[in-house]
Amino acid sequence: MKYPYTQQFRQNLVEWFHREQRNLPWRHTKDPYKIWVSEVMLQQTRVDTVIPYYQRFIDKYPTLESLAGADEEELLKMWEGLGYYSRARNLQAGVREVVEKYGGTVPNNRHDLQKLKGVGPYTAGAILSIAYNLPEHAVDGNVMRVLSRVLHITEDISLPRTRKIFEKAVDELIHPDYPGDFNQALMDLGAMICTPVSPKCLLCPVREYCLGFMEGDADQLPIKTKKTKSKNEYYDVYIAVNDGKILFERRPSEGLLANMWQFPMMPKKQPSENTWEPFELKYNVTITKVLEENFVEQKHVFSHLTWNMSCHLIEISENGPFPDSVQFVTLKEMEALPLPVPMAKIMNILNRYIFHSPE
DNA sequence: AATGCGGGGCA
DNA sequence: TGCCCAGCATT
Repeated sequence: MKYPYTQQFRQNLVEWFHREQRNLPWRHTKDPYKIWVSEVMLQQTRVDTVIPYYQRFIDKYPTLESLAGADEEELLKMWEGLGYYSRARNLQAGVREVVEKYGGTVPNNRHDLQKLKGVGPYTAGAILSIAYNLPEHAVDGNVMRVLSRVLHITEDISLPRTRKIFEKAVDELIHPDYPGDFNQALMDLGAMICTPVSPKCLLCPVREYCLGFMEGDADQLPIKTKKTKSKNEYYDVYIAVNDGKILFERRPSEGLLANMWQFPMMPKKQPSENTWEPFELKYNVTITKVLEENFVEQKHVFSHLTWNMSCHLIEISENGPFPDSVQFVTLKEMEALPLPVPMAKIMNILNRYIFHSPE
């Protein structure tokens, strides 16, 4: 059966949005570049988290060209703490492509946009509808939740193919006069009213057009089956000092936390495994003094794995050349390097209890 | 289709 | 603790 409330739904939704929309920094511009930046930052990331990052990022890289010319390590530093760091590199690659191939003008069609690095179906639709006011779908988890309830769609949203059902639904529902506002209204509704748990149906502006509310099972939707499995990993982390400098290494250019910096880490199969000698061999150093053995056990949870880190403060001497990507840095130099959060946590502990201790 | 990829907020 | 969040690239 065809959804019978298309006209009322889109009109009430957009009117509600015009009254109640959130005041967000990227809503004061129609610059496709800035919309693009905001949408990439918002991938799998909460609005409140993104806001300060977006402000600083646009201050530093106000134009497409300025980002295209940015130093990659500096760029990663701007992204530090935001997560999914390949987004930053892909964004810059995409921006460079726009400068070279499109003369600095962000494409205004889905075909060209989706060929840009880091731009998928959602981000392309968001840019097209918000910056260019084109009637294009922008389906993310938020939209799937809202529309699964409004249209009572019971397909499993953890299956990739299900997204197409929602794209088709948006194609029919989208407000032809206010496509950008319509898409953003779905987001705001999902964030403020149609929340994952305890949706506030009694405050909802489109309650009377919501099939899920009529059925009384809106809060049971969407259907999502896939579970996340996580595994434990164990490491010894060595804060190795020599003459006021600290041994540091850059992670590989691909994979987890690519190109970010860290204290040397030795993986362990078992928490009890001893890695002191393998550490000396791998880094070409000799441990001359153990200052604090296991001064903290630091745990860090990623979405797909957990790091369990035993941290040791030691003094070392250098025997031969370091492996590539390993070097001594001063505390000052370290501040300019992009650190993943687990390393920043350890750094904070060091600053509070070791380096700045009154003794 | 399945998996890898961060980090924080929340019940 | 487990789930969720303005997803995308890779295989």
